[in-house]
Amino acid sequence: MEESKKALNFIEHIIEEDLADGYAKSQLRFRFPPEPNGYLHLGHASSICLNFGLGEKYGAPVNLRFDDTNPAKEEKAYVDAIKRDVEWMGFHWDKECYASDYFQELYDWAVMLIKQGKAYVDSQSSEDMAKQKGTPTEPGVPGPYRDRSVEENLDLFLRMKNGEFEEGKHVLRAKIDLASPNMLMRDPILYRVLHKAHHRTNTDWCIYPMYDWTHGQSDYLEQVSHSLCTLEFLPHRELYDWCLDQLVSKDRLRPKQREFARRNLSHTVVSKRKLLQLVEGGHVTGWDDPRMPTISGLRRRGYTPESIRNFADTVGIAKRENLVDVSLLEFHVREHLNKITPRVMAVLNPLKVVITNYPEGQVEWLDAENSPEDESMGTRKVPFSRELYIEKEDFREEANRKFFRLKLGGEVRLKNGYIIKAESCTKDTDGSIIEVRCTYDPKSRSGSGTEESLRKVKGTLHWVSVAQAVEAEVRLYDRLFSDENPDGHKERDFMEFVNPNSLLVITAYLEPSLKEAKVGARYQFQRLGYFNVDTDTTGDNLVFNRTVTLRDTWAKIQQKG
RNA sequence: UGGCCCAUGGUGUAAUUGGCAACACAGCUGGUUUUGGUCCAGUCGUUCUAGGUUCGAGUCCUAGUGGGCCAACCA
Repeated sequence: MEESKKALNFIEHIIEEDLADGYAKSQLRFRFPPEPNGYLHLGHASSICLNFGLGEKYGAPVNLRFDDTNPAKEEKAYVDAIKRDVEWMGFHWDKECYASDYFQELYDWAVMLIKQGKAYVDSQSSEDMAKQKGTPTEPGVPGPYRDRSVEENLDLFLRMKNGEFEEGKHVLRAKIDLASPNMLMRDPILYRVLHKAHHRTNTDWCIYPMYDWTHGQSDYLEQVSHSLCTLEFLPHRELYDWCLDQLVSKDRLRPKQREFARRNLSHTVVSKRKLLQLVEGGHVTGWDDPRMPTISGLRRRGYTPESIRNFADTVGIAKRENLVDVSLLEFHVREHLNKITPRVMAVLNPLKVVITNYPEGQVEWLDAENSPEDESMGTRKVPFSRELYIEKEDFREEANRKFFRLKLGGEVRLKNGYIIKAESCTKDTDGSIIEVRCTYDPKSRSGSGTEESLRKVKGTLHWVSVAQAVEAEVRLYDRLFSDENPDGHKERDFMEFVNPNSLLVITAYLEPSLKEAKVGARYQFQRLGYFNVDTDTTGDNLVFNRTVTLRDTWAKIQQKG
């Protein structure tokens, strides 16, 4: 890639400085450290692109490390989903690691700390400990167990490990500084008792290390050079460094933590906890519901990994609060899908057109090009006949000159077909139009080369032949939240902004070439948008998702009146 | 009311580290087009405030303002 010319983000500046300062390029190593307690979302995609992107840029390995220190929330199923998502994004990790692989080392280091008088077993309730901890403006005070003897601490900690105590009875705490302005340094908890089976270590352990006692050490054991995390971990850095101070040896690389701002996307939430709420509340069908900003949701929706990676690259990385507009994401899917999808015709909201001068029973199979962007995609045949469907929105009895579509007495080109003229229409008792009767110009067939075929008419419509049309279920999605920043309101819960109309299911009529469309296949339904075949598709039920609409200039013109 | 972080067009990021503020998206105008798509051309608009250092400040210093984070046996 010609990546080298691009401006560097602040993380890359840090790495460049380190390189200039004597780091060998071969020492560079990164990691992506998800907790397997939920599915990956667009925020993680940014982090994935950052870490793996750095790996690609510097030719450095990147580990996939599961931060699995809390068996109460974590599951193997999430591990599998995360691996699938990272692979789908097109990245390759060097080692597949688990924090749980380091439980023994972590335990040994904790024992070492106790022996040095730097950690102690506290046996109070969490409420009491919280009280003694003070507040950001007042220092904490020592609890009654802070000065237990090394022997007693060692004994208690061993018995915690052996499962002799119930949850909540004892914790192991580091003895650091109760007066620190950084709350995290006020004797942070290192271990808690948890009688839960772990997805990898099963019931081997009755005590589990906390994040702060795990992350830096994991980085150190894996010799990660730059440990990148989001800004809310900035206050943890002091503790991260304290932990490393206790055990780093001078001849090994010492990892450094640096922090960047998480990405926020407009009209959605990027928080596993909140996404879980949507899943559990039944507002969506699951983590991979196409409306979800999860990687699996976007995949099912028809997004491509390339479009997500380009999005992440364009958005970049920095340290300030942000709210990225979804339109940027949509721009990137359209940009990619425009290049790779074949064009087809489908009618979502049918209105019957009868071509009165077209022979009854006749069917012509017309040539249609699969992509105006890419001739190598070839052509296909589409059937033309006396009875067709067009979109209801494409016909009006009367309209002004700005309406480039079909109106009574007006002409329009049927894409890949003939020029037709609307002669009359019939209505039902409510007055809504149910059929348009047209005539066609037999010499105007697209591609026939005749003078008539070359005639310019202002509008071109997509259509399908009624007799050969394939019915399909089409799912039209709208934003999941009506508010631009649903979790940005202090007094209102984000759930208040859930859009009740985020899904519209319709029956559409497709050209017959789509009959055998495979799950996952992506198309452009001409003039409508990009669609893909959903995983719910079965032998007798074709299901399409609308990935994104085409840019719609006409909608804007109409809005202006 | 303590500590830490942040502040550049509507949005997101750049600025050769103190030297003409730029790129993308969005918006707007026009052109091409058998998709009101794509493509092409053009256009709008930016350094939070006040001081200071300097020949020169988006960048450095001070103060202010605004926003965020920090008192889980979560990560």
